[in-house]
Amino acid sequence: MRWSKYFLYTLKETPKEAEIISHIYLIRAGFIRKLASGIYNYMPIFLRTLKKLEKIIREELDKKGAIELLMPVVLPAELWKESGRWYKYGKELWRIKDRKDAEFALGPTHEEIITHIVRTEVSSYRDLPLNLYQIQTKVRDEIRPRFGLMRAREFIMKDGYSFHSSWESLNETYNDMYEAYSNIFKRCGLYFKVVEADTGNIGGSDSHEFMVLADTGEDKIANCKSCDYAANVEKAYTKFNEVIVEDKKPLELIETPDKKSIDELEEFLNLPPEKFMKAFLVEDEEGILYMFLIRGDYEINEAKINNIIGKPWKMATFEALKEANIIEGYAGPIGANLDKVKIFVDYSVRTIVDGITGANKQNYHYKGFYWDRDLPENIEWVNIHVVKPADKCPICGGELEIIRGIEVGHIFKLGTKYSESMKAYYKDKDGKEKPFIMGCYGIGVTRVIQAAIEQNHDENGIIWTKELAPFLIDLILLDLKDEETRNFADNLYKELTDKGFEVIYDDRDARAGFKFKDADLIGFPIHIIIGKKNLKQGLIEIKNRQTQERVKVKVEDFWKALEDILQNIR
RNA sequence: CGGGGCGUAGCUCAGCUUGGCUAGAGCGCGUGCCUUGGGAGCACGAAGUCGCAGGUUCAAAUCCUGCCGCCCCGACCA
Repeated sequence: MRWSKYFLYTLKETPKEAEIISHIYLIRAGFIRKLASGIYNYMPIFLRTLKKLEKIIREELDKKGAIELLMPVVLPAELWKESGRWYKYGKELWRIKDRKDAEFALGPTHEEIITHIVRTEVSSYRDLPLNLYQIQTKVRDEIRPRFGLMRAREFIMKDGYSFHSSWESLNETYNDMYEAYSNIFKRCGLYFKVVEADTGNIGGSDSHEFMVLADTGEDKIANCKSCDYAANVEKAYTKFNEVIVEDKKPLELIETPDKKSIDELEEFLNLPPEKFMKAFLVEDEEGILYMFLIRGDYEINEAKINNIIGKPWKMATFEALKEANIIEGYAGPIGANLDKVKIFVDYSVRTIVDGITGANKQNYHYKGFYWDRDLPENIEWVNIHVVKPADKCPICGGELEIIRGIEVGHIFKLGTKYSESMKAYYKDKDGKEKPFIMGCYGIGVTRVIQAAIEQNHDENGIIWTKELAPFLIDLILLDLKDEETRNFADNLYKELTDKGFEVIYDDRDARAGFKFKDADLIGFPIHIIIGKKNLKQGLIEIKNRQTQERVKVKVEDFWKALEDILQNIR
């Protein structure tokens, strides 16, 4: 491709819409242009990289026997009502109406559609397992689009779904996908980590996320410094060694006038937060009241609260608390009307001895709280804390650290959640109708591209790997008015292209520095520089963008030198 | 949706506090000269409903009201 005839415009200045480096470079290097909040034009050079990534994805999935298809973006509401997600998905589901006022959604994900397809086509266990996928534009009316392609309202996703007649079969495919995803991200030159994940509103049991490690990542990961354990903080928990003492002090009512928060109490009683048990009170849409108890120094993990309650909830109302005999600011399990509130206790509470908790009496707390003596009978132990740095790993007891990551892939074992709600059955060997056991697998395709930039760049621009680079080689012609030099470069361009190299030929009428800056900014892996001065001495210059090394080679040694560099770049 | 900020040429921004002259600069774009190995220089030129609507005023980019759009921080997710 001759640059002078191509559609590619770079920017010298940083556009103000961009904050993080990968977003800035995507815009400056001419890959994307914003059309509306979270909605982008993919420019020609972006499309090249996108197609390369899609090729990698297809190759790795095809190896595992997955089959590609393509579903619509405009989806009838009917199917979403069947699964119940029409009501549960919330405002992210972009709803539209047609001219007859019939309801549709723009597809944010396609569990319902694929389930519908498979239930109408497949009726025997003999056709299972099945692993179907598509690479397609997804639409989600995100609360807050952010960071360019990182969280866009329209983006490209690879979504795959598998159907099985047994959990063993699902596990096999799940592991296949785990492997395929690992291979894909490796080929993209990404440094990533696979972490245990919460399943969110997709639902299901097991789930892993593929996280590209980056400080600008939106996700927090609890990572064990000693073993392989790594989990999204939404899912992560730490292990507490329970403490039981024989010599217990009596439970004692103490006056704590106007001291409601843990901070105030800490100061007032001069005790560390670990001595307190705090209560978090919510009620669900049916008005059922829940009390969550946790040690004073821990935060409550709302994702886990969602999982426990399983339906929408809000902070408890004054009326509900009153009915359960709970006093706001002085709340605790002791003295509450246990018929009116469900109590869940975090394992961190098992470390509290001689602790402080609310007395359900205005201006009073209890002192001398011991979990094994003072908690009511019918409580449930749960992990609802947000892990902190230096907490213990639940597997090996080593130290946890909190790191940041960009979620580029997510795999789930769905089980029968969709097949049951949508009556998707097959006939098993025994002649009985059974719901399909399902898995689902996603890759944020456009997000992967930005994550690759976030992880591979320097102060001059992007550093692409061979596999994702929009062009492998930037052939830079200087002195284009010198006929001899220009002819040489023209011929070299033809030769390189004939040999199958992807080359952009910078034949623009611009100064050297200008072209070098563009080459670095866009980040083509190899720059071949043809200039009059060097050529007169029979020399060609080759620059490796990844190492920043430049070499001058004799014209006759050129192909060998190019080969060497190709061997040595990622 | 809550909190913070922004909206003036294709891009980055100044001007607004304290209303008043023909609305400016740099980059980019066009023409010419000059230059030619790290985003050169000079000259000339084109390019603006000052986000939109209303109001106050002799007079509004500037003050007031409403709306729209965009970015950042929180809850959702590939």
